[in-house]
Amino acid sequence: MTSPSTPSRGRPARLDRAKTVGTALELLDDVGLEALTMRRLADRLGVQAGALYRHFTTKQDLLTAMAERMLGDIDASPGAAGAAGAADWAGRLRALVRAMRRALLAHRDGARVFGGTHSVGPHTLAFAEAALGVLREAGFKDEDAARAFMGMVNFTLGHTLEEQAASAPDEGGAPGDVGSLREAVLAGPYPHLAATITVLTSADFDAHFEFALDVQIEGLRHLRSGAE
Amino acid sequence: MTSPSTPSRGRPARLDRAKTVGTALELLDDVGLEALTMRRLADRLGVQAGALYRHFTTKQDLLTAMAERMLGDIDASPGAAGAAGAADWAGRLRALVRAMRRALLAHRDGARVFGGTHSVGPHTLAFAEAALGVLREAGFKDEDAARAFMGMVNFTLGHTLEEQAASAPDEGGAPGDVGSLREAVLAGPYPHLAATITVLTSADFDAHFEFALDVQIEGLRHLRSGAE
DNA sequence: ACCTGAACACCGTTCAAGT
DNA sequence: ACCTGAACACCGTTCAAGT
Repeated sequence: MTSPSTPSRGRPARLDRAKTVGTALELLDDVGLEALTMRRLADRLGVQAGALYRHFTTKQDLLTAMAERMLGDIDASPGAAGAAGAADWAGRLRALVRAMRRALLAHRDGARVFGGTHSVGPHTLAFAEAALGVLREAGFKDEDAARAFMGMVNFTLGHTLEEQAASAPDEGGAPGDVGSLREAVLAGPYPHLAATITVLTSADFDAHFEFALDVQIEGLRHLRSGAE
Repeated sequence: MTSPSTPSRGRPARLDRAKTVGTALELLDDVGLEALTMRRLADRLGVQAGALYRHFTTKQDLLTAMAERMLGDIDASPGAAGAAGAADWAGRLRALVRAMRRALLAHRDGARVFGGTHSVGPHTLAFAEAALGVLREAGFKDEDAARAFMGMVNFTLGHTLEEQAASAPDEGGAPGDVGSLREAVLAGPYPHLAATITVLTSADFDAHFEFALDVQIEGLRHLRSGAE
């Protein structure tokens, strides 16, 4: 009665993809992407490094599964917009893009993991489907909906990459990058940089993100009204 | 008469930062970021790997110098906008952002190198200064100018990262990613993805980039007129 | 079927020693 | 002052052999 796809006979099997991906995300949060090695992951799972290759063909395959799992934090169900539930297209798109950023921020180096992979798993596809649905139902033609979606995702990736790079531990406090940038700006002929350096080096990434999100939503609104 | 900062006595010195960065960019174009190792670079320079550490404290330091050099391709001089020379703020901003994309596309994995580093060198600062100057002189207040600039850079980084990932060699033709995405989309309940999959997997990155650039410029225009 | 042990072909970085 | 030679402490991946 036991089909070959439900083995269950033999030993319990100490490893499976789901458990391995979960442990890998914990390890990522603890040590960062640079130190996430197959050997260290195997250690945590009480196994030899080679054993991982029975479940993932390469490390890249594991990273893709991790990215896919991260996107599972996004609630892409139709009703999940703002507090109300039935927001307009702009509100619903905003909610989805914010959820993507949150999903990447939820794990150390999350944006780098996401950016280095291309999952075609259900969480990734459900997110794209939801965003494209909002845009198409708002009246954007297919081509514009697709490009608006890509633009939003690419911006969110770039932003979150920079956000996580800026708040990387590196050493102790928080200087390093910010300090040497400030120094270089003030030492050279950069009046516009000097006038804005406080904002540029501010850690208020929420405000930076929301500004650019507003700009893009407003730009899309303009494009949509022009087409009607 | 020979000051300590101009040695010149002793041996010719086979290595210097400028030459090393140039060779590193050539190697990058030939083999890609994954295969750009200190040992291979040393080989090309006819030297042992350890010798590189007299000129760069770490590999990260070398990558930062490479990113800085790449941005040198951007002409950030005031007159360098469109064909005319004296375009409006939107045209000048467009020209600068396009030039940034071109600079990253000019080298294999250019976006990944740029995204993984934070140069405070003259080319990087001159580019930021030019873009911020355009925005501030257009009447954007400092905070908005800074955030608009960051938004543009983050989008361009994200876009170019995806563009270079999509056109990566990997193996032979061009399938792999696109094929399995198409398969997964058509196999599942994704009507909106199915309707847009042709655009989403299209290799017309110029069009994708220009669309998102238009959206952002239009959004900025709206924000600016609202403030006056 | 699943994992171990051990190897292969590499890495970035350091540093005494040479010239 | 600048580079070599050699090492240290790792990597991802493969694969015969065990159970």
